Amino acid sequence: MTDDFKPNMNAYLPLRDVVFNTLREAILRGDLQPGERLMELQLASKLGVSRTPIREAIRMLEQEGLAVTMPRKGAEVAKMTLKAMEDVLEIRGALDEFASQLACERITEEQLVRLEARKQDFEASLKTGDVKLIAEADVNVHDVIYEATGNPKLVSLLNNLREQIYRYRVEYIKKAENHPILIKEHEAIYQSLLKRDEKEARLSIREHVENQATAVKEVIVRQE
Amino acid sequence: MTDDFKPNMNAYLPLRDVVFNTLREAILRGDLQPGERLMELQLASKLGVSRTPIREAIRMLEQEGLAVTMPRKGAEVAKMTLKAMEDVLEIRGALDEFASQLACERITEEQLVRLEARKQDFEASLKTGDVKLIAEADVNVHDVIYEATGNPKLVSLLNNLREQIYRYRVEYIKKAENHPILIKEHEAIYQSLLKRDEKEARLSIREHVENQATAVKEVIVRQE
DNA sequence: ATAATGAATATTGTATACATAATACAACAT
DNA sequence: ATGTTGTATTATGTATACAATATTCATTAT
Repeated sequence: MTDDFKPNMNAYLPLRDVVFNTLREAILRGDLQPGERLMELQLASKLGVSRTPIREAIRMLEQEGLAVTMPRKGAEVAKMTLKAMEDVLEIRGALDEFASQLACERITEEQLVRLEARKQDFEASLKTGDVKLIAEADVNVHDVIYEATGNPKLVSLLNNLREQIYRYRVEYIKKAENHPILIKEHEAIYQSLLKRDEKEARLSIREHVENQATAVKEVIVRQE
Repeated sequence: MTDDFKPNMNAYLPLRDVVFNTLREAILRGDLQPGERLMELQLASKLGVSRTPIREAIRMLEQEGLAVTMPRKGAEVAKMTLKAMEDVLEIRGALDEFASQLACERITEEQLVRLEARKQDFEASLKTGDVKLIAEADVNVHDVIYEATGNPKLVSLLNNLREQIYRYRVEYIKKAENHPILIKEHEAIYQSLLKRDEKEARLSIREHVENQATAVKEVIVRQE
């Protein structure tokens, strides 16, 4: 008899985490739109739980920057001003460059192989035209680089920043004219990591991030 | 009759925030030590509130990285492993450099004046030998630089990273032999901002952060 | 018509109650 | 002695009840 019982034992998740994941997904998918109110009783009955786990999940969303609450008025899905988005993009740019630099030093052969695979998955996903699929494939590419930093705190920070941008980024991916650019940028990033050329890695990531930044800002401006 | 009623109206703070601030302070002061359990009922009776605001405050502390909770076992004050601290310091270093670079571009004359004042306050604080006072004065110096970035999200991120280091940083400040070094480093940072010399600013901040990093890591190693 | 007032309603804030899992410890068996 | 089992206790997870504030909307006065 082996001891692979443990995984089953850890299967338990507090309702607050279930609710958190559910709401987080809904916000990222756009089912819950920026500015939409998060009413405890309504969510509780919709999800079939009491208000307590809902409240705790909202506190967690707040920390992630996905929700904002005004005391005695309740919570709503965070909406970005142009300035706030510029601030996030500025940080994201700096940290993404830093992550690429670290990855240059630390990426393993295995990770390089995986990076190339993810890069090809991404190119394949473009052909489907399925925006969610493309977005996910893009995330997968960058996740390999993040992971290669060997710094889990940095990974979660970058994931959090990405989340805040994610909702607004879809527009960029939608346009087929941008697809060749994305392919070329991914290739440039991959090549510089392969050569472990820090300077080139920073430059190619910077361009990649800046292009997306321009697109995201346009989305915000249009909605304001 | 003036309309300075509003401030009073906003004086209301949900208990969760009061509890959060109280616990946060206690952790940073060291009254609640790393690894110490945060039991809801006990905290509730000590602070004279019910479990509900305690639980929400714990969720918030969790987000800040000051507490860790295991489902069904409860929360405790986060304790750092050496690796986790190295990860935080690595991020802190990169973002602090970035902040200094931005500050070089954006700092106003007024902020430069304030920076010099804070720098002198810091030197004065060293003479008192009061560690908490010195730590606070050091924070004030860096806050001016953070503020000069004009990026509030970056400011709160840096504050959060600082918090996680803060508890372990006291040892460095305690040793009087480090004081002249700190004065010189602050001076170098100030001068490079005055000249708006990005490269020099990055270098002087890097040295400052790295020196503290070494000291903090030693504290962790000793406790492990 | 517009603004002001006030009751009715909805919503959040907080406390408490109940259910269930974790822990501590004593009694027992080996 | 050591380990095991069962029970009492403690703590967390979740639901619900109560309190206080905010919102809505009809009514009234201007």
